[in-house]
Amino acid sequence: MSDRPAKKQNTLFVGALAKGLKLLRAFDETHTDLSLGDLASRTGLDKSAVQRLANTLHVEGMLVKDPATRRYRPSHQWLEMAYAYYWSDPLIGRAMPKLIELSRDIGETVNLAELSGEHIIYALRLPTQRTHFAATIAGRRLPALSTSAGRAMLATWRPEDREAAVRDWPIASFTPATTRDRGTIRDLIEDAAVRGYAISRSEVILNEVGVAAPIVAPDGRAAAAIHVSVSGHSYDLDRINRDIAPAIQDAANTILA
Amino acid sequence: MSDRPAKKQNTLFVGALAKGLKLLRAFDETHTDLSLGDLASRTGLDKSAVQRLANTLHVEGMLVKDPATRRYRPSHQWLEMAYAYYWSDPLIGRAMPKLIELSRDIGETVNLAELSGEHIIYALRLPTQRTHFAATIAGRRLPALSTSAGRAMLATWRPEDREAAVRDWPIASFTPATTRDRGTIRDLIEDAAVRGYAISRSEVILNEVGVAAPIVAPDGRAAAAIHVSVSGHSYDLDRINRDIAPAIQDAANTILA
DNA sequence: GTAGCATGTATCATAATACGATACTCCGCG
DNA sequence: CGCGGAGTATCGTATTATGATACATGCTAC
Repeated sequence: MSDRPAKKQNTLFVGALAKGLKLLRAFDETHTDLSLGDLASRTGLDKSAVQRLANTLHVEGMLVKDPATRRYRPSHQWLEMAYAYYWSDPLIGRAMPKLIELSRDIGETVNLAELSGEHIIYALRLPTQRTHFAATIAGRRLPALSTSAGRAMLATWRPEDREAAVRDWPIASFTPATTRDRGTIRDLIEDAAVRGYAISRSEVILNEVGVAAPIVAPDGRAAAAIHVSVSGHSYDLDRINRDIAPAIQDAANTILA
Repeated sequence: MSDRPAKKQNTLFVGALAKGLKLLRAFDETHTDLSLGDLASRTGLDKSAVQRLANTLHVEGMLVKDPATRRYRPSHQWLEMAYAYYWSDPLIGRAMPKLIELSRDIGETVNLAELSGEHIIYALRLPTQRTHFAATIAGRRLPALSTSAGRAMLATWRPEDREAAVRDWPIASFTPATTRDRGTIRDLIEDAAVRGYAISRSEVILNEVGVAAPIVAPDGRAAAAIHVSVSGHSYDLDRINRDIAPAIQDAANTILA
């Protein structure tokens, strides 16, 4: 080390663990089995560090290594982590029976969405035959502003908090029809504040309509929502307002009651 | 260090990462929010190591820390890990439409179980209103020998491999009715080999009947199964054999076809 | 009301670890 | 057949993670 004073160590931070977690985050919906080289380029870590970290994750059962191709994949422990999450989140136990009931009543895809920073994450998903694969599995994370569930939650926030979110939070484009204008998003959230539920069209999947009602906490603010996805071919606005939205709101309103 | 030769370092193993993973595994269905002391006692690690590791997991977003109680809980990243797992496992995408169809056809709880070492893990679960909470969420792991899904898979193995599993693998007791005799388990697996599906009664939940059909790989050996759970009050053996088992087998047989 | 204990936080000297560099092996492709 | 890429293995050493320990806070028991 040069005679320049050494950078002070952060003794509460374990760098090797953080690097290991970075390796885990290299896996996602489009990176499903990765070589050491893939991991090195996706994490920016040195290849011998990646070798050590990947080997350790493998030995600890977190990654599976294909002996023929030497590529790594997530192991079943990743599912066990979701299992532990489900037990740790009180909302899950409360919401599950209501989602199941709603799914049976309306016969459409029903999800529990939770706020996760500036995104929403689908914690529970009850799919139907119509459901696109990506929309059947739990754990998907999407920008809150770009989803009906996120907008339904924000609709319950104080106007200044809502405004800050509309101004600052990320938006994303999934289809040519995805709303990109923050003014339009603001209007949709205001509309949801009036109606008590949010409606989105073709935001994430073309011709899919999302309807979401907030699960309002005792403080008046929602950090979760029930979201239902229907086909725009089968439902016009009248039908949604009449047949779908009331059922979602009833279900959402009973969860924390 | 004493003058005794130092133990040779395993330079391919990162101890700090392994310790961090050990902290993650401290969370399960009965340990849902943990203090530093809880983590120390559950992992056997020194309290200052636990402090550093927990802080790092928190900073990296893997754990949420309640500011009032200072206790830690799993974060949404745990759900994202399941999401990444689902994309990485080709069976999930193939099985999901079949499970949804089967769930609609028979109106009962339908699951995809996969072999995980000497256990099975429920990768996908499509619950109904009747389903006990623990049976609605993915990621639960159970001894293979103690479940109909595990027995259905083993039934497709070569006799000597099957015999070794019956002899050596763990069994567990969940209800007073849980089968504890390995001879009986062997007979049930043989029966499944003949029928093409396995039936279990009250193994994990009293009066719940499990029916499972193996998803047989091209090599003739199954590492996954479709499992359906029905009430023993509503289904006797005749009804299961007639109405339930054929539908499960048909679904299982089309997944890898 | 006070003392003691448990829990959490913060710090530090140092031993051990994790690091990057590098060499070697193997395999596939031109 | 040679070269390059990917993976594996090794090593000297700088950096990190360690356990010990001190301190703060809050709660409980006497």
